[in-house]
Amino acid sequence: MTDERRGDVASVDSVLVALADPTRRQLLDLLAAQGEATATTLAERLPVTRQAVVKHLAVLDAAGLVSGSRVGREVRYAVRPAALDTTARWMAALADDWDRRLANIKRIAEAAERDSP
Amino acid sequence: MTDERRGDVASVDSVLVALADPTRRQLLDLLAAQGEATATTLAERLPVTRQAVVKHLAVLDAAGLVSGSRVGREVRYAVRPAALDTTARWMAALADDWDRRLANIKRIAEAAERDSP
DNA sequence: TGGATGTGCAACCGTAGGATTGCACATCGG
DNA sequence: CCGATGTGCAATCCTACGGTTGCACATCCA
Repeated sequence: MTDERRGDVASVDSVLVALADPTRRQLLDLLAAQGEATATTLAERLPVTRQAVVKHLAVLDAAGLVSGSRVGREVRYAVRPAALDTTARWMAALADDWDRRLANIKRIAEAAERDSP
Repeated sequence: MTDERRGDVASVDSVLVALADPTRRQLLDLLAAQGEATATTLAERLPVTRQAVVKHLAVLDAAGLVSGSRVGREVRYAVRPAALDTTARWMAALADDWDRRLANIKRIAEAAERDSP
């Protein structure tokens, strides 16, 4: 009864790694707020270079959290809820799992105490 | 209508950072499976030193994901669902936020298309 | 056509973090 | 009491990663 979730462990990993960086989270905030934006535009609103932003966007893209589409000479990035949602569900399931295990341990402990007072 | 969640951004950050490492996740798996374990015991089941495990446990402890209690000469660690649950909810709320924004953008785009065919 | 403007690529730098080793200190059990 | 077992602390090593700089290439527009 341990593993009903095995929905792409690799993707969960990449999402967690992507979200672990504060600049990347800020980037996601900006994208969610603006709908679409280019690396150059985003860099103007952050204390880092465009190149740094480009690298971060690459990581976020690899994690499926954003996706970019070319429009003329610029690349517009937008947020992608699916991967985030998957990871959120993964975490929630994990939290539930822990809760159940702890409850079970508590039950066993009480039973043992009942037997040897 | 943007910020009903502001439940300790710092703690969410530390949880994400903690979960971003695969060894740390494995450690959490082992702890959840065993209920309680010491750094020495955990190290036997992982391809790393006890010291490495100790450091990882320190990170997990700082994130509130585990907690250790001294019993004689050993320190037993156990899993803590609360912090994980908080972060799971944070992520779910964020995913919902993105979904709403994207739906809104789509709505606006369709309205604009309706006006200029 | 030519100068803005925006991307892409590559080299480089500094530091944080994952991991190891070695040893000192506490605690248990015979 | 003494050896075995378990923790704690500190120094060290190495790589990955966030960040920068510099330049070449593509695209727009006047």
